[in-house]
Amino acid sequence: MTVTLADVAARARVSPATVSRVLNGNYPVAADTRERVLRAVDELDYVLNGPASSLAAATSDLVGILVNDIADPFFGIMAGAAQTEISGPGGSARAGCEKLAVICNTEGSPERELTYLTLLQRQRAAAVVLTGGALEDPGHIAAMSAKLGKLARAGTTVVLCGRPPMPDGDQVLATLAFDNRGGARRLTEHLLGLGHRRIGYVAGPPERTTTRHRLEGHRAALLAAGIDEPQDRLTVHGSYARSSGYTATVELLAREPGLTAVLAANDTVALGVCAALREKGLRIPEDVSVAGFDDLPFAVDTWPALTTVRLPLAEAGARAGRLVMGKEAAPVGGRVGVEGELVVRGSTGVRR
Amino acid sequence: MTVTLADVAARARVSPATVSRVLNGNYPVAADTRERVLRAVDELDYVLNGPASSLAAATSDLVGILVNDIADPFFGIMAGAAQTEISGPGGSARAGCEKLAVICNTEGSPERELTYLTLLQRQRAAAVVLTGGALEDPGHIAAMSAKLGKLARAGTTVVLCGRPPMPDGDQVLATLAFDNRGGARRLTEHLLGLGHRRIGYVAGPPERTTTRHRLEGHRAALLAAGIDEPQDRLTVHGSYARSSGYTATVELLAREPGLTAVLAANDTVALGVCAALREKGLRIPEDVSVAGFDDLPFAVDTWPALTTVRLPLAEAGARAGRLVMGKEAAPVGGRVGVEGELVVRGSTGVRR
DNA sequence: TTGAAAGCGCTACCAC
DNA sequence: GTGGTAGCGCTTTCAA
Repeated sequence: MTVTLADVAARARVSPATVSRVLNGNYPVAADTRERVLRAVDELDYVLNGPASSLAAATSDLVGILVNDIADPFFGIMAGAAQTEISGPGGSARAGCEKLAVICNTEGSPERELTYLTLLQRQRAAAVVLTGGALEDPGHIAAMSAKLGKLARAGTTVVLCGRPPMPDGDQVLATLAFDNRGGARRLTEHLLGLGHRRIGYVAGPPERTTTRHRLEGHRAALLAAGIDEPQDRLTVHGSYARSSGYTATVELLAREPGLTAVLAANDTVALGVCAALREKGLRIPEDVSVAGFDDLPFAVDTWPALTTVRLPLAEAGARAGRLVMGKEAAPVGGRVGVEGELVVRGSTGVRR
Repeated sequence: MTVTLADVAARARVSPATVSRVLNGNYPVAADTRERVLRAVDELDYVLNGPASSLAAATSDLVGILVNDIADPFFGIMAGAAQTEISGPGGSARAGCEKLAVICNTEGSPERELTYLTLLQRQRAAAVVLTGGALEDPGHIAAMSAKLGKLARAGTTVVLCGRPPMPDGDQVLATLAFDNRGGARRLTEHLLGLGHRRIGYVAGPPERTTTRHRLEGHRAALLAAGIDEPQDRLTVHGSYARSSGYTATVELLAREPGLTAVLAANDTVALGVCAALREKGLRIPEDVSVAGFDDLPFAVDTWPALTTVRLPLAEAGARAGRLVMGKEAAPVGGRVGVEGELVVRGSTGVRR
């Protein structure tokens, strides 16, 4: 029923081996022979059997990109950039050397993260890219470390993108980490510089690395400015979702009606903050300054007054893709910091 | 080096066939035998070889979800919902029956769309879900039709989600289509009902089905209201991006300074419209009403004055996933309309 | 209920 | 440069 390599060989009057060589293009073949084979492929409308090929070669062209939440453009931008770089410019279908870059949505669930890695391991994936903040649970870290080690030993390239390094990172080819601490610190310093003293902080889920790092940066800035009131009072944790920003802001205003600024752990959350403030009749930035993280495109157009750290999401994704493809050399030690740029928009004054 | 099924068999003192049966769970095996096998699997930390399995069984557990732009939450929401439904609730790694649902980002390129389908065909994918508007180029439609036909004949389930039916759709299991015409019509009627007569329209790329359908709905409403000025004058085409909404609005205001409302082909574009209007010193909705499509979450919190059609993205995605998994019956004839709901927010007045 | 063995379609090694 | 061919690791009859 389906056309096999042997059929092509028969039609082109060559051996299966030759057809394989032509298709993989990694072996010298006479020009006219190649021509004949290619014609036979076309005429028979032959499509390589991936599983058979992977089985024989003990590798596949699958590359998995894991993200925490694909509905969030933070991940969409990174994953899209990585995928573009990996799939190549034109998506040249013929050469046989193209990879199938594919996005896997873990929904932030540790089990699903491991499950996807197992599934990719099953498929003998060529590479795996892990993006975004990691869970800090010791058990999960150990499991991940073990799993990534197995993958690496089985020949799968592992790249971390916008994600902190693994505790014992030698199973990882390279890590592209964002400077979450520094970004949060600069953001807070900016608000302090404007004269703000009562700054609320909407943090992410407690168990994620990004949450902790950003919060640390925030507190470091506060401490340096001599603000030493009980740290927890103006910090509220929530998920990385709009609704969380909304709820947290209501809570913060209840705790401290004299709030003059709110810092959100990411842009999506910042929009929820804005919504809550607007509903309370407070104006941005006249009454309350809001600062986000990420610099997502929709936030840019929407709230010109929102100060953010512009994380180079697309660039990080593209670099991850290039690392996977070997187009970019892995750094010595495997770790690269990817700093964000502080973006100040509009005038963010202090309520008098 | 790597553990194989034979190793497991040896350790469990059974034949490879029995191990296979235990792992696939679709065959009667004595309880204690199964127990022994499972223990051996655990002890040896065995991971099934996907390619070998796929080769022997002539199918794989790969499901591809194609999207036009993964950085756009429109697709992120649909794809995420589909993936969740397909990967199952807990992502039960053991059962062996779980699918690997992966997202492929075509970037709206017809070549990449076909390339991805070929790659998935190579992998003998169990199913393919195509999402979002399709290209109307006859050549591409023919190529897609042929490709999908081959996939279907090779046993791959094909589901269309938020995408119009194929011209000759019998290669497709089911189509979940949005009512783009009706939605645009209702949106326009709403603005007309408020008294607007000079309504700008920011359309998507000319060659996409969603663009044409939404535009048709818009014009039908205008026509019904007796507005018959040259249709092109207040319509500007662009990509489905914010920047496009911005540019188009500047252009529209130049053509017709007396504009009182703008309808955007999707929410992302609508945000660009808002940005341009704000920059021009026009207030929303006092001066100009803006209407979008999609009802993306970030637009909800951001512009409470934005009127949109709430497309059931997550629901459509989830249903597509269920269709793939056979948890939901495919409709007779394969086509299902998924209607949007008109959402009116804030007061959208008319400039006097 | 279990085992033996014949492939699945391709790659890669070894001859020629 | 090209052909022959032995596996790759699993599934699935067919027998027992």
